[in-house]
This record gives sequence, C-alpha cells and structure tokens, in this order.
Amino acid sequence: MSVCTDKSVLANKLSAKGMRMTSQRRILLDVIERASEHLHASDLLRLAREKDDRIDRATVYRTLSMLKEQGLVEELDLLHLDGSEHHYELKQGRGHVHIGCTRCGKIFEFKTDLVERLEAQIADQTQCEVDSVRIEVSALCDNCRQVV
Amino acid sequence: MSVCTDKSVLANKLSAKGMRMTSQRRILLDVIERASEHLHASDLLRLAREKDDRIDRATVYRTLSMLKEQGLVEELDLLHLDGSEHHYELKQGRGHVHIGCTRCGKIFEFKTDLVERLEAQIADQTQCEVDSVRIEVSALCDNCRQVV
DNA sequence: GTTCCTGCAAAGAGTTTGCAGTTCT
DNA sequence: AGAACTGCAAACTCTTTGCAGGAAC
Repeated sequence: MSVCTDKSVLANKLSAKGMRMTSQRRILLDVIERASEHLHASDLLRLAREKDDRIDRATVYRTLSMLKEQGLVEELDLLHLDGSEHHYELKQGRGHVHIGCTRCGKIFEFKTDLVERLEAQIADQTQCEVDSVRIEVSALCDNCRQVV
Repeated sequence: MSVCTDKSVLANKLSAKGMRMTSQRRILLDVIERASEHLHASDLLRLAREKDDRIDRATVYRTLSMLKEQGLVEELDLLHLDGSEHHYELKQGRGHVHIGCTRCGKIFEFKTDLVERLEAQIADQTQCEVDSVRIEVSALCDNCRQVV
C-alpha cells in the first residue's frame, strides 16, 4: 500500500472550494478514491487507520458529511442488505443503478439511459428541480438463482 | 376514529398465508392501511397507541419486519431527509417514484412506466431476477424553488 | 492570530433481542 | 397442547455532539 504524497483529484477539488487540507483528510480522500467497492463509514475508518491509527470515527463521519455537502460523494443505502449502514461512493455521472442480491449481498452496477430519461420526465411533468436520483434494485443474482 | 372490527385486506392476506391474527396486529394493519403518508416505525407506534396504549415498540418492529418478509409492505428511506428512520408503505404496483424535497422535506409520488422498462432492461441484459425497484429522487419542489 | 479541524468521551437515535408470560389455533 | 406472539427491559449498532487542544492558512 503506497503512502499518499501527491494531491488526489478530490483533494484538488476540495482545495479549489477553499476547504482546508489536513493529513487526516488526505488519507480519507485517498482511501475513497482507491476504493473498488462502496464503502461504509466503518470500512473507511478501518482502511484509514492502516495509514494512521489515531484517526477517529468522528473525523470520518465529519469528513463524509463535508464531502456530501460539497457534492463529491454520494450516499447510498444499498437496500440495507447488511445492516443499516450508509454506503458512499464518488459522485459519478448519473445513469447507473445499483442491483443488490438479497441472498449473497453482492452489489452490481448497471448502466442505463433510463435514469436520464426519468430526470427528463420529471422536469417535463413536474415543477421539481432534480438534484440526484438514487435507484436501488433488489434481486437474486445469476449465481444465487442457480443455487436456490 | 373508528374501532376496527372488520377484517382488513391485509389481515385477510396474512390469514391466507397462515399468519396468526392478534389484536395488536389488527390495529397495526389498520393503521398502515389507512395511512395517507409514508409511516415510520415511531408514527406507527404512536397511531397504534391511540387505539391500545399498551402496544410496544418491539411489536411494531416485529410486525413491520414480518410484513416486509411476506411482501405486503415496502421499506423506503426517502433519502433520509429527516433523520435515518425507515419509512413503510403498502406494496403497490411498481411504477412509482418518490421525489423528496431537500428543503421542505415533503415527499411527492411520481408515476412512470420507466420503472417497468428498467426491469425489462435488467431482465434482458443481466441474469438477475428482480424482486423490487426503489427509486428515490432528491429535488427542490415547486414551492421551494420560488422561495429560494 | 484566527479560524477550522481533530481526538476523546459521552450521548443520541433507531432498532433488536432474551425472557417469561399470554394468546391463538 | 403446542406454537406463535406479546410486553418489558436491556442491549446493540450506527452516528452525532461538546469540548479543549492543535494544525492550517
């Protein structure tokens, strides 16, 4: 696991927004950017502590909340397939859907233009100004269908 | 507020599934069926206690969890616009989306055939067997757009 | 030098569980 | 009679907050 020296994309964005950069934040941002899965707060805490074991839970929650406010990460529930934690991922282009398997708990991403179309419909038929769209599907995945 | 004597639709469905009917469940089912809004557990407890003040929190949670398992109610998060409670609604035909206003917290329902189409796409392009689709949109509603 | 951020510890919400007694079928 | 359900109380998980010291700008 590499030490994080260079400024990450997130760190640059945050600095640009005038937020302070601290060693804790640098570590947390790095973990979030490298994450291959959807992290929840306790994952993030554990991974961050591998780099600095004095990082506190409170810092993790405060950082996540700040990143959410700045529009850099998105909060998901992923259908609470494992407990009631929140999950976080880098804010991406819209157009993707999370499919969670109710049996094995695995999360799959599915890309579709229907999300954009949904936004267009809402803009068209309501007076609402859409901020974000969260689509979570519970399903039985290929593997689990064969096992059952 | 009327006393609930007749068997409700939910009660019939549950009996048909071989679940036991108790006075507590009858009250809870009645509240859920009459609800005009998306209830959370504490709403349900409060409303149920208007009819029988000995009903316990644990019974509410156990009943909700049973109804969820039986596929009669659906759990929503409604974007956690007010805290991190779960919300519940009667399981309906799919095709509807929840739009939550980030400013006033009000929840709007929006009907669209895109949900069905999404399911069709998933069935078509993945090996997953869809169980349910939850779409939650955060937005600024008409009223709040004018105020800001 | 001021403002913001941090760790610590404690509190808070929301939910779940073990148990002994009660109710349903 | 037997299984399922209930209230009570305690526990548990996830998250937030107040505070005093420390780091960033």
